[in-house]
Amino acid sequence: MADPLTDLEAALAQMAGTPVALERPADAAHGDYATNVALRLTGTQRRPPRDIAADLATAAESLPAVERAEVAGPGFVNLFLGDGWFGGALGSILGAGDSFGAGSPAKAERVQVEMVSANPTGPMTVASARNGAYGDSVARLLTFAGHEVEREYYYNDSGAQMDRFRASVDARRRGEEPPEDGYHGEYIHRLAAQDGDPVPRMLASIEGSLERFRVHFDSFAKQSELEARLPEFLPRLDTYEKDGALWARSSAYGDDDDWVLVRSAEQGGLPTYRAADVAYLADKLDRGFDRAIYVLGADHHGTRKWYAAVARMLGYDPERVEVLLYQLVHLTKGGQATKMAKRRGDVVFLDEFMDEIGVDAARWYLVSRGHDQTIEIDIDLAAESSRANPVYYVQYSYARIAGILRNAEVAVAGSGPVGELAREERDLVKRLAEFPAVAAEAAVRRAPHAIPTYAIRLADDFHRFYHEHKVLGSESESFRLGLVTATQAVVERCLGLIGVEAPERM
RNA sequence: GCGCCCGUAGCUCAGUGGACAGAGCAGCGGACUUCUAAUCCGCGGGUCGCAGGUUCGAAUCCUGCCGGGCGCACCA
Repeated sequence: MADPLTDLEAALAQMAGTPVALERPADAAHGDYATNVALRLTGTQRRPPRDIAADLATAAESLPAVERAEVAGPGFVNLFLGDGWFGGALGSILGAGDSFGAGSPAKAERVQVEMVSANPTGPMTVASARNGAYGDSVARLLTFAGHEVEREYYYNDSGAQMDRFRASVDARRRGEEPPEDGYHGEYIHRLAAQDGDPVPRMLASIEGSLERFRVHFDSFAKQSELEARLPEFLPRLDTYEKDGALWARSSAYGDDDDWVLVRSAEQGGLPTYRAADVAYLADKLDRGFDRAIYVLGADHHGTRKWYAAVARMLGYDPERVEVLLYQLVHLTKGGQATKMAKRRGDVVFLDEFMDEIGVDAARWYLVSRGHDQTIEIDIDLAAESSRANPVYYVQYSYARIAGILRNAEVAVAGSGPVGELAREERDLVKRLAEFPAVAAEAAVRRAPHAIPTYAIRLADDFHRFYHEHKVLGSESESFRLGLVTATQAVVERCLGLIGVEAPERM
């Protein structure tokens, strides 16, 4: 079932003979919606855009939803909609219920989102948390878009870094300093106080932090197990030997270089992490995922071509492999940059961050700017400035509506409006009607930050409406109850898409 | 040197071809016997890094330059 805005676009498209995109003009004098379709058609129709626009405007006025249509500027068609359209739009939003804005793709994909995948040599850091906040929100968007999504965490349980990590814990157990190239953080002491392999314990701690951060993993993959399966996949690869090592001829498949899969005897003769990459990629796609999404920090951007090359080499469509990059988190302390070096231990851990500003503000903060934008966090200012986090502004709109609904005596009917609609009511309905397009585009572009941006605008329209109009006891009570009910549901959906809770009271 | 990303208000950032470029924070000034003032309203604030190009139209696309971040292993 289509949403109200799409329905209107479809009706206009029929008249124009081409797809029509409606947008909301910045200036209210330009109508409820406008389209530039006449400007786009001027090339193919070889007619002045204003002539085309005039024809479309005349045709549009025959639609029951359209009160009047005007040609403006170089050839825009501005549409002024009647109250009937707003009532109908709200009705269909309420009718759609939980599925309002949800996608129903022609072919639903099975998607794996692999994210975080930090080696368990220390607690979750804020830097890695951006990976989780971003990847998990993309996963939620894809689920809402109608796909079947699983989240996986991949970690190295046996490499050189892990050896150094274990050696560092062992050193502490003997009462010695960890090796120079080992791990020196305070948490090493705590691990040393307990017996056994510290790796599973560290991994459990990471998982716990991520669960608290509302990032849940369906599965975990170990590098050692995948490495062991390398012989299965080697015959499918294009390889050669050079300097005693086994190389993948990835440069012939779109990468810039060839890479070593198995080290030479002098270098130990063990497989590299790239060998595990090969096995892992084949494993993912063989497990039946239509699409394998890797969520990686910008420092790994060089591996983008590598994954595509591996897919080609293995005989898979590289379109099935997608690498999502996000820029890094830079921490500063009172303006002074600190390097995020886990080994030195001078980092901000996710748990501290959540203690400091709360899970909601933390998730909002890490996902609300574009993933191509580097995030600067001044850890001295983070707690203070978090009070101004717009997440509370959005949550407050939800809580305010919850208050209205608690006080409402009648069940929400959501009938048509009584009398003429107010500007704030129309604006709010239009904002709600935008949501399906916002959610769909955010999913396609893997850009969850569009959701907080939209949610702020929605809350803005609601707060303005709330300030100007009484819901309970008004002549339009039934209509307005429907309006705020729909608003509350969309706010909740937006928050849910980025892993933030919707509080009944604040 | 090569590659990826970024440069928009004092600060943090939206805005991937449309109308006079937006929001939050910060600053100043207003609004609570009311369904929650964590709210609302107003004011000030801009060479969209710079220069060319494409287009009826460019913050947005292309080229070059200048700044900044991150990479270029038989580490992961």
